[in-house]
Amino acid sequence: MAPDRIIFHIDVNSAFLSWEALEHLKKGSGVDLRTVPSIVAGDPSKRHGVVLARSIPAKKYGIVTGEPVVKAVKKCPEAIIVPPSHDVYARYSKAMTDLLYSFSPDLEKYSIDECFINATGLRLRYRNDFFSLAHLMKNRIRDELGFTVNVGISENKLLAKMASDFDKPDKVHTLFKEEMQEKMWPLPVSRLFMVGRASSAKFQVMGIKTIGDLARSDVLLLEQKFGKYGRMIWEYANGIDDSPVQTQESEAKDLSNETTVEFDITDRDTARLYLLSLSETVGMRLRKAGLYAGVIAVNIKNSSFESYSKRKKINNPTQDTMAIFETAAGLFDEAWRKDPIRLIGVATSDLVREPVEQLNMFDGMSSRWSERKSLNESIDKIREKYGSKYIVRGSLLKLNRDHERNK
DNA sequence: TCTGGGGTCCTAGGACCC
DNA sequence: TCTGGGGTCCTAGGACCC
Repeated sequence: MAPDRIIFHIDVNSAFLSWEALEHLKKGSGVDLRTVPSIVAGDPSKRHGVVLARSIPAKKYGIVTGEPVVKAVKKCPEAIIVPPSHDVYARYSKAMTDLLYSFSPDLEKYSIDECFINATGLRLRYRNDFFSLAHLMKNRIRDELGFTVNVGISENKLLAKMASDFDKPDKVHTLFKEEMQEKMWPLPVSRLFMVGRASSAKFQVMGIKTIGDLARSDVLLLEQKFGKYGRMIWEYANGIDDSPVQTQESEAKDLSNETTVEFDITDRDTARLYLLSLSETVGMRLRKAGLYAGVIAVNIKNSSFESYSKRKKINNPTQDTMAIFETAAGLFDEAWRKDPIRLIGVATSDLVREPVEQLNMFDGMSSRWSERKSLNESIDKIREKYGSKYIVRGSLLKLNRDHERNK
């Protein structure tokens, strides 16, 4: 029986690396990064050193994404390391979605390098030959944009996504329900979408080693042990997923900025400078999106890699830098365990489009609100025009100076 | 193993109210 | 008061994704 929906999942092969390779070629580099051992990674001397993407030759040395650069270099000393450039990736990402929109508007941008297409409506035009259609999309991206993708075809998003993860690069795979037993069930349970390290370890203990083992487990037992998640993961293992392809981008629910610092922060003043800088970016992004934050949080990771946080609901949702900073600074004082800080972050959530008007006569801040709003607006405008380098609040200048001096 | 940054969603406990 | 149960809100933490 023919499925009632046809879903494609398009996944760029080693996205960041492929895009860097193109960019380097464009700038006259004689070497295609895709053909040699290479990685996109942060700078270990700044403690940002993890592998974000690796070439297929680098993969052959056992380099995996997410691992420390230092470890990757031990596996392959001649690997070329390039720093990430997110604005470049955004450009290639858009080029790909623009091209895919020409096939169908029924497209969900799932991440910077992945999207889903509901191809059901293309049934007549392509006479049910979805395999050829997928090849057409894949080849046009390769020939017109210069990078390769995998396309997964199935009757729902979950199976299409599992299918695009099969043999790479530049390939089309199908994974219909009748193919699950052969193509998906023999895989280790950790390969299933939404099964990460923690649950994988628990499944091993339970004797659940493959996706098939999970599919054949007692769903009630899983539900009892893992709650909602247990049922969801059992359904995934059985290829059950009726979630729609969401063409509308959903409103942001959280917005945060965090940073791993080059040297541990050990004093309150330095922490406050970082908090101000982080509040500034968060505020700017909120204002740009037209959103107001109802909850403000501070996240800390200490030198022993322990994380903790403190958050607070505020009465009047805000997008004002100084309001965010003052709340964050207060939370920091309550939360900080006086341990050396490796990472510090400011996060906002409970985002709303318009602030709920709750005028509080006793809130001294309300009277200065309009002043601050126009200050924020002028700063944003100047940053928009000249780039964020040219305008920073006084205390941020000091932070940058201290930073330079410590180098 | 010298281990990024930005998200989404869920759970669990305590406060508070009826 | 030696007592109860349910609903909602808030907060902390942790799982997962790319």
